[in-house]
Formats: sequence, structure tokens, C-alpha cells
Amino acid sequence: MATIGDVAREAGVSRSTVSYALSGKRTISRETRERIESAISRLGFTVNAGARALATSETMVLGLLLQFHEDEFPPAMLQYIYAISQAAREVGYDILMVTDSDGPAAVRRITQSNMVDGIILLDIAHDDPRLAPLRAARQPAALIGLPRDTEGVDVFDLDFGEAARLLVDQLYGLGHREVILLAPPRHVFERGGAYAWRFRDAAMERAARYGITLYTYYGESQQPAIDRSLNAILDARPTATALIVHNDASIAALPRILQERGTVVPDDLSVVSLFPRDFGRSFQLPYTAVETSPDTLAREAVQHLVRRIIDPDYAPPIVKFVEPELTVRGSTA
Amino acid sequence: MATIGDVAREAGVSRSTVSYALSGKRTISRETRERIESAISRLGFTVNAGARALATSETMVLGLLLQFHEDEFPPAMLQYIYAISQAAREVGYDILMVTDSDGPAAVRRITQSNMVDGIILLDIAHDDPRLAPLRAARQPAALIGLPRDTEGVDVFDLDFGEAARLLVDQLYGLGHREVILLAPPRHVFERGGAYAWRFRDAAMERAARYGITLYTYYGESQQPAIDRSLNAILDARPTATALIVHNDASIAALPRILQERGTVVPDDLSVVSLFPRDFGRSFQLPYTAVETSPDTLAREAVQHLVRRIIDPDYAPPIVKFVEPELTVRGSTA
DNA sequence: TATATTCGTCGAACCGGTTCGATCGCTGAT
DNA sequence: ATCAGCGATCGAACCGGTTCGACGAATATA
Repeated sequence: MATIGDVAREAGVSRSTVSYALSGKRTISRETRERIESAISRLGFTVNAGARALATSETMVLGLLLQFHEDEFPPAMLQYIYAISQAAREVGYDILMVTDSDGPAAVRRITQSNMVDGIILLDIAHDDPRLAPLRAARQPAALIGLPRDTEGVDVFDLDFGEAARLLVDQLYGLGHREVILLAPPRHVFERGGAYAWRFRDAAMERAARYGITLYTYYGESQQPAIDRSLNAILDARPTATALIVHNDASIAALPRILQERGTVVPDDLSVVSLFPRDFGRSFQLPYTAVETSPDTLAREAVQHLVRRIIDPDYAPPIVKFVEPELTVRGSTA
Repeated sequence: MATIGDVAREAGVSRSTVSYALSGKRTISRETRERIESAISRLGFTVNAGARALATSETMVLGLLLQFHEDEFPPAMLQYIYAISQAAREVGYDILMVTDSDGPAAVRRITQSNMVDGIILLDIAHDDPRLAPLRAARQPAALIGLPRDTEGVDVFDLDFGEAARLLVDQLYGLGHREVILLAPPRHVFERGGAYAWRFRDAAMERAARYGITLYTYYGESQQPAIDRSLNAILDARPTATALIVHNDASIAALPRILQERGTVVPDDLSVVSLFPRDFGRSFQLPYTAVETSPDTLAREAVQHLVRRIIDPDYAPPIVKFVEPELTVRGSTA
């Protein structure tokens, strides 16, 4: 590989001149610049990322930390990963994807060794053990998901509480007074997935205020338990007139289950849910729902992170809740 | 951040001594080593990855290049991504994930700038445009998927031809003589996804040999077209007694569709398929099938790649087909 | 006892960039 | 005619590691 020294020699200038021609940080005469450019293309020169990183202390890489929980629904995760990667590239950054099962160690490893300029965390737990090493790090971080303590980090998340209220309101307005809430699996709550109880608690609070009887159940994460539990829940509450599903794995299975049971939506049962917008691409989900948009969330997180990398205190840490939007699909009556 | 110079000063030795103590490449006295180690932990020293990469020309990072096609089924992709990431970490490497839509440019960018020690390519097209820049690169590559020309790269893939034969044999042995083959979407063929026609052609060849009438159809990739096309196909061939599904998106929707139609498996129709082993985790797929194992494939690719990074010509380039395995689930009669 | 080895350590060079300060030739203002 | 100011370029230092050759002291060999 050609180095900047080779280019300098070929163009008959010094290394620093080549560097300045590349960065444009000092004026270079038209003639010299052209000589350098032609030398670069003749030699096929590309700057060595490691050397540049060493000199500038900027790697132009973002760390993407994620854990893969057995009880998580894969399609949803990929939405985020992909969106983050795309958004990062748009602003000139690459993604170092780290899936270590030991999250805190992973954070320490990549921040202390200076492999990345910033960090994005997915799958935030209420007391996320990765936050401590993250706060100790030199690099800024953006979280997608809400932890208990947001100090020193930027947070982006859907307003799950508001989403729940929106859905309950919708059902209440249509006259439903006996509703089943299918929440995420129990492990999600135990692990501290705050989005789970933010949604559940808001739904319960709202239902209570309206005098709605809300039956709360926790879904399963893997087949065939998903099917079994859905059937069991529906069997247990024959008088319920509506179903709120906050559970990706279950919502994907629901159409088939209802079909099997001969339950017609919305005649026999109203169904509302909450899932990523692109689920429709993979699954047939004809339900009125709050559609989350991983793309938007990811893009916003990345852009904020990059701004903070460039200027660490361009603004105080933010906690941004994306407003949920209801897409009505006529699965309610 | 403490540098190796800080450690050296703290321990009262030279920088090189610290380096040798770290790498173990030269003998260091017990006493000195202990002084260095305590200095390291006192200062919280971690080697700077960029500096080490510059000095050693080894980044300990693998590039993972993938493109996200609209007509692909996301869950399958994630299996690979995750497995590769895990396998890489096991052997000390991190993953730089690149999703640029311009694949060849991405290959050039990360290889020429020396960001990675090796490259893994997913989603190989028959004439994959990324291969040219890859062969020009200094870094070795492993492909998951089979291109036309395998020169200079290591290739890992399921033996799709054999998989097809296995499934056709299975049906033939049970007496089926009129079979529907649901292949991947047309775009996959057009784009050059070799696995698609390797499976299809082998199935057709085998069917012809046995005198089986094979109706070949191409599935859709997105809802609601998937549902529509499945129904149309089943309507068009009421006399077919078996269905071979080589199409992730369709197989995920199939149970519901059959339910809707009142078709009982295997009494009314035998179904066999080909999908990743872990699909059972997300979807309820009670079908006899060749189950692919992204984990195994990914692990093998990564391990080979790393070996080749360490010793570029430890062996000639390999093309490794993983033998398909049939899991019988009683969806045939 | 003289000599060859081995052990433990150091200094310097190098990896491939960036950046600061200095120099030099011109131009324009005084 | 003098000098400030600017444009264009260079050299050197630096980023934080690794590695090679050298060297003194201790140990083994003859």
C-alpha cells in the first residue's frame, strides 16, 4: 500500500503538504494540488485509518453494543441494527458491532482501547450494568431505551406510557370495558426492560381511571409456548371484548391463532397492538396499532451522538421520547 | 488514558520492557514483571488499539459486509450476523459491520484503509461485484454463499442441491407424484442468488428422473403479496399432493394460510421445507425440513478466515459445502 | 580461568499519518 | 523604498505502540 510518503515523493512535495492538500486545512496552490491528486490516483493511495486515528484521536467508528436475549424477537432487533449502521455511514462513521455476553467488560474493552469515538447501546435495562463503565469512559454514548439513571448519556426511546394510553383511550372510546393486556414475557420485566412496565403500568393506570377491567398476562417468547399461552389466555377470559398486545413474538403468531380458534376480528374481539412499522413487511398484521419506527429513532440517536462527539458539551444530555402514532386499521369495534 | 510510557515511568523501566512484559516475547524477570503489572493496574492502562494496529499491521477486526435486500427475510439474516460476531470474539476479533448499498466501494474502502484483517461476505450473488475489489485486497476473505468464480476466496455454504434431492427423495418414497415447488422470489434469481437455482434445478432434475410432476412457482417477499400468492398457487394446483417450500418469508406465513384454507397437514397436503434451525424459536413450523445451521456455518467461516489471516497460505482456498440434515416432523404422508 | 551463552533490559527506529512553527517569495500599503 | 501581511511549503515533533540490535551481568562450557 502506498503511504503518504510515497505520494509526497511522487509529487515532489513534503508529507505535510500532501496532508494539507487532503484535508484542505491550509491553502495549497492549484498546481501543487493537481500534482498531488494525480500522484494519489496513480499510486492508488488511501489513508491508513489506524495511523490517522492515532494522530487525530478520532477513529470514525461507533461502537454498537447489543445483547441477544433468548426471549427477544429477532426481527425487531435487526431493524435497529440496520438503521443504525445506515445512519452512521451517512455521517461518515463505521460501526463496530459488539455482542459480548459480558456487556460491562465489552464497554470497558472498546472504550479504553480507544477503538471507537462513541457508543450506542441497545436493549437498555432499568439498572443497566453497562452504564457505569460507560460513564467512566471518555467517549459519549447514546442509549436506545430508558434506564433509571440517565446521567451523562443521551437517551432516545418511544414514549411507551403514552402509547399505552393511546391504545386504552381508543378502546374505551369504542365502549370496551373488559380488556386483556398481553405484556412482554416475565423475564423482560425481571431483567429490567423498562419499556415493558412503562407500557403496562400506564395501561393499568388508565384502565383504572376509566373503570375498565384489565386482565394482564405475560407472554411467552418461544414457540410452541407462545401458541399455548395465547390460547390459554383467550380461553380464560371469554368475556373480554378487546386485546392489547405488547409482545412482538405473540403478535406475529396471533393471526394464525385467532384463525384456528375461529375468532373474527373485530366482530368477536378487538385487537390493538404496538410493533415496529416494518413488521408489516414480514408479517400480515391487520391490527390497529402504535407503530414504532426504529429507523427514525436510530437516525436520531446516531446524529445526536455524532454531534456530541464533535462537541462534547454542545448541549446538556437529553432524554428524548418519540411521540407514538396510532395507525388505525379497523381491528376494533 | 495512561500510555505505555506512563506505565514504564511508573515501573521505572523502559517502554520496550513494558511491551515485552505484555507480549511475553522476551523473558522478563519476575520482579520487573510484577512492578509493571502493578503499575498497569494502578494506572488502569489499556493498550491503544490504533497504535498497536499501526505498529503491527494487525487490527484484530474483521469486516462483515452485508446488503439488506427488500426481498429478504430479516430473521434469517440476523442469525448469521449474530453467529459471526460471537465466533469472531471467541478468537479475539471484533466485527466492523458495513451495510453500504455500494458493496464494491465498501470493500475498497475498508480494505485499502486497512481497517480490517479479513472480510466476511454474506449474501453472495452469482457474479458478485464485490469479489473483484476483494481479490485486489491484501486481506483474505470468507464468503457465506457460492459465487460463480471462487478463486482466491474461501467459500462456505449449505449444499442446496443435496438438500433439494433429500426432500424430493423423501416425497418420492412416500408415493407423491405431483408436487409444488415454491422457490424464492424471482428477484433473488435475477440478482444471482445461486442458492436459489441450485436448489430449484436439483429439485427439478431429481423430480424429472423419478417421473414426478413438479410445478415450480416463485414466492413473494412481502406481505400481503405473500398471502395472496400462496393462496393462488394452492388454488391453481388442487391435485398436487405435496409442497416443497424454499422460501423463508412464505414458510413463516404458511401455517396460518393453510389453517385459513382448512387444509390439514399431512392429510390433505404434505409439506417439506428448508429453513434455519432457529426458526422454530420464533415461528411454529411443524414441517419436515432440512434445517440449516447458520451458527455452524458462521463459526466455520470465521475460524477459517482467522487461520488464513495468520498464515495466508496454510492451505489452498477451499469451497466447503455443509451437508444438509433432514429433520422429520411428520408433515408428510 | 578464559570464553561462549543466556538472561534481562535499554535505546532507537519505525508504523503512517497530522499539526505547529518557521521560512520564503510576493503583493500591496505607506 | 520599506515593511507588514499573506500564500505556499517544509521540517520536525508527536500520536502510542512494537521490534531489532546492542550491551552488561550472570551462568554455563571448555
